[in-house]
Amino acid sequence: MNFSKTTDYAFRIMRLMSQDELKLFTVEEIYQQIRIPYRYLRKLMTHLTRSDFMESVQGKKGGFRLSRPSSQITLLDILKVVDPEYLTGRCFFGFENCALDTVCIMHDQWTGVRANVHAILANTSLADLHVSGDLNEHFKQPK
Amino acid sequence: MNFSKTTDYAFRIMRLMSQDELKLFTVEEIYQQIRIPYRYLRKLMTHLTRSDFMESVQGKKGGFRLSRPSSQITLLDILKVVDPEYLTGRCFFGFENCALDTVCIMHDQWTGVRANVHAILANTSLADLHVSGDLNEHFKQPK
DNA sequence: TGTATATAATACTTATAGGTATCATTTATG
DNA sequence: CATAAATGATACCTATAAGTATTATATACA
Repeated sequence: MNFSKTTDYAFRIMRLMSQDELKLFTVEEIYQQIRIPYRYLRKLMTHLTRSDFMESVQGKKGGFRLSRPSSQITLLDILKVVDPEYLTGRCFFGFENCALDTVCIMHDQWTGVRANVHAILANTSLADLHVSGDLNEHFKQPK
Repeated sequence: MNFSKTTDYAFRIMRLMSQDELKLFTVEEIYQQIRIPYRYLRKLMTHLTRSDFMESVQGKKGGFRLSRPSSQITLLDILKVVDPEYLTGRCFFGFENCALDTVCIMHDQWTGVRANVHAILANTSLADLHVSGDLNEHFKQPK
């Protein structure tokens, strides 16, 4: 149900970077904002570079930046890079033949849940995550 | 999104046992029907006994049986025993303070998904899994 | 052109879920 | 009461996600 730690990390990194979508971020800067274990963060950043939404600049004055506007990067794009198996259509009971020739009794309900999650992720861009403009723009007020 | 292997195993075991809800099953019998690794199955069976819906009888002629009617055992009951963390209300981004004083922008949508999953699991009893009476009673016909 | 500062690559370590092996305990029955 | 047939407990092994360490490479600029 919950995402992997790495997926949470990736969402938080991307959300931060989308606050200033043209800026070149160093790992150090990101680390200051999001306290992900430093060396793991570095590895994750280079991993995210193997996507079509993040690019890196090497050498002194180098860093990472988004390769397209944050409105054109969805949470689904990110998930696909860090945990491509997450939405894989496994049978509710793990039956091998469920989706093939017969369909288990939970199939439709479970497919519905998965479609719902898929839609939420596909329809939420990084730009959608901060609609107001304040410092804690990803937060709404307490209930 | 998907359940752990162990959860899938548990669902399949319980579904099988609910086909004959008074019968005492040996591990060997269950193994013949569901090809879960034998020794792991044994460990899982004794683990399931630490619930209020499964009991064991030791010694020769021993085995496992349900401790109440299958209509009174839900998938949620089973999940709580094998993966109690699955539905834990973690923040979408993994923010520590999300649910406490402020609420992240994905909070409501994610809570909705979780509530949906919770409802499906809580409203599906083992009896619901086989409404028809044939051998493959957990299967519907091909689409 | 040397050095400082950045990312890239790779290998190693740790924590945990899944899986295996062995021995102990319980109980029906000849 | 000995034995066979079942579960119970415990320790160990393995695969993978998470995290750490080290070395290589690229580049700005004094």
